[in-house]
Amino acid sequence: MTDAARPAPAAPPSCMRCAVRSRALCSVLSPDELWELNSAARHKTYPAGQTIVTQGEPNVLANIVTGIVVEKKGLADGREQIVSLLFPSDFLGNAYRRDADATAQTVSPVTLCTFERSGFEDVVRSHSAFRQALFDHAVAELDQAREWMLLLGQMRAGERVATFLMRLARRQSDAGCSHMPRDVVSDGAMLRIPITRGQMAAFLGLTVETVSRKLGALRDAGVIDLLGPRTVRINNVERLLAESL
Amino acid sequence: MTDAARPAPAAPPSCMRCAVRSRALCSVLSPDELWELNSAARHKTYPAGQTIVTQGEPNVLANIVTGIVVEKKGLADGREQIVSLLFPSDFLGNAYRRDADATAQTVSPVTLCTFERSGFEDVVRSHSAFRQALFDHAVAELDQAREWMLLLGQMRAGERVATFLMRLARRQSDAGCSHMPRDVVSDGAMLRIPITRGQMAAFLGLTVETVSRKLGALRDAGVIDLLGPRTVRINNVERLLAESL
DNA sequence: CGAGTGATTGATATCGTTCAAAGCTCGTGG
DNA sequence: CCACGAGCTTTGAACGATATCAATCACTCG
Repeated sequence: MTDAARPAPAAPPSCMRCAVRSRALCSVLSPDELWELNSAARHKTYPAGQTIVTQGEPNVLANIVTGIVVEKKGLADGREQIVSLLFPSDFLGNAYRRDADATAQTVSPVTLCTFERSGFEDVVRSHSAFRQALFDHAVAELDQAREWMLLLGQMRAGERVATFLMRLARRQSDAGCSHMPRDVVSDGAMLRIPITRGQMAAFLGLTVETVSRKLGALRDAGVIDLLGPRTVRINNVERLLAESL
Repeated sequence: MTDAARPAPAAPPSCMRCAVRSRALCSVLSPDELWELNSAARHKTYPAGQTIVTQGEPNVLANIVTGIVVEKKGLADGREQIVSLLFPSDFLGNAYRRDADATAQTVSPVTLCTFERSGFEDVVRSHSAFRQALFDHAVAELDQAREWMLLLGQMRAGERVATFLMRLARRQSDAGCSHMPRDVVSDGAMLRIPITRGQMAAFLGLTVETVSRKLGALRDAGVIDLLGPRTVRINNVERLLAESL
C-alpha cells in the first residue's frame, strides 16, 4: 500500500523541510532513494569554533545544513593553512577514505546532516547517479584546490585579497534568485565575510595585518566600502577584478 | 576457441611488455578486461617541452609510460604555477571532465598510452574495480594538492626546497625493489631531479635564484651534495627532514 | 669552437612580516 | 539601557626574507 498507492511519492518529512535539499548532493536522488539515505542520516549541531573531525582520525560524512565550516591542515609548529571553506549545502568528508586528510572546524554554529557510513555506502553502491554526483564533487574540489595553489604560489597579497572577495561574491550571488544568471556580481553588491581576518590570513597564506592593510587599500582606492569588519560593499566590480588579475 | 580454450588467459602483448603495467591504473583489470581497454588504447610519443593539452581544451586520457609531465595553471600576465608533477605509471586526465583544468606539458621525451574516450568510458562504466581505482586516483590527487597548499601558504623558502627533495626521494625510493618498505629514504640516497630550477621554482612558488640559493645553503650545511644541477646525494635524511619541518 | 640555455652568485630593492599599540565590536552582566 | 571587557581589527614603525636586477659561470649541442 505504501509504495504502490502513492501517486506522487513524497520525500521524507525532514528532507522536505531541508533548507539545502535542492542544492545538496541528495538532490540527485528520487524520493524513494531519499528515504533510503535518510534512514542513515542524523542531524547534529555544533557550537562555533568546535572541531568536527581531526586530521588523520575517522572521517565524517555529512551535508552542511547551516553554518560555515573550514578544513585546515597544520604544521608541527602550529602554522595552519585553511584548504577549504564550506557553506550550507556543501558536502563534508570523502566517502572513499576512512580517515580525514584535514581537520574540519566550525566557524559559526553549524547543523550537519550526518550519514552513517555503511548506509551511505549502500546508497553509493546501488545508485550510479549518486555515485556520479560524489565523483563530480571530488573533481570540483580538486579544481578548487589547484586554483588555490595558483593563488598561493603566484599572487601578491593584494591580488589574493581581491580574488578572495570576488570568489566569495560569486559564491554568494547564487544563493538567492535562481532565475538570475549564476556567479554574476554587479556593482553595489553587498558581501558578508563569514570568517575572521585571522582565518582569511590562514586561507590566503598571509598574516592578519597584511589582510587588514590590503582591505584598507581597496577601501582607500574606492573599490570597496567596509561597512563593518564582516560587511563589504563592492563599488567597482571591474576594478576589483583587475586587482585580482 | 580463443576465449574458452585459453587456460590462463594472457593480457594483450603490448600490455605484457608495458613497463608500468604493475603500477598503473590498469593493474586492477583482469586479462580479459585489459583486452577490452587495450582496444581503445594507442601509444603516442612527444618530444621534450611539448604541450600535450592546453587548459580549457579537450582533455586527454592516458597513462604515462615513460618520461615526466607537469601540469600547470597560468595567470593572464604569464606567471605559472605547476600543480602536479607526473611520473611513469601516473594517470593524466579526468575521466569525468571533458576539458582540462590545467595545461599538461612534457619535461622530457614522453610516451603516453592514450585511451579513446568512449572506449575508456565503457570500461569505466562496466568495471567497478576500475571505477574505484579512478576514484582513488582523484582522491589522492586532491590530497596532494592540499598538501601543496600547506607548503605554498605556510612554509618558508628553505622548508619548501627541503620538502620537495624529501618527497622526490620518497617517490623515487619505491621505484626499485618492491620487497623494501616503500617511501623509506636512507642516508647516502642518490636523487635525480627531473626538472629544471625554473620548473622547481614554478612548483614551489619561488624564483629560480631563491631555489638555487636554498639548495646551496643545504649543500653548505652538509645536508646534501650537489653532484650536478640534476643530481643530489642526501647525506643526512634526518636533518633534511628537520629543515622541511 | 661558439652560441645558447640553464645555474650560480652578488648587490639592491621591495613586499610582507614582526613587534607594538590603540581602536572597534559585540556579547555579557550589572 | 549602559558599562565593561575580551577578542578582533586596524594602524604604525622597523626588520627581514625573498624578489629583482645584473653579471658570471657551466654545460650541452650545433
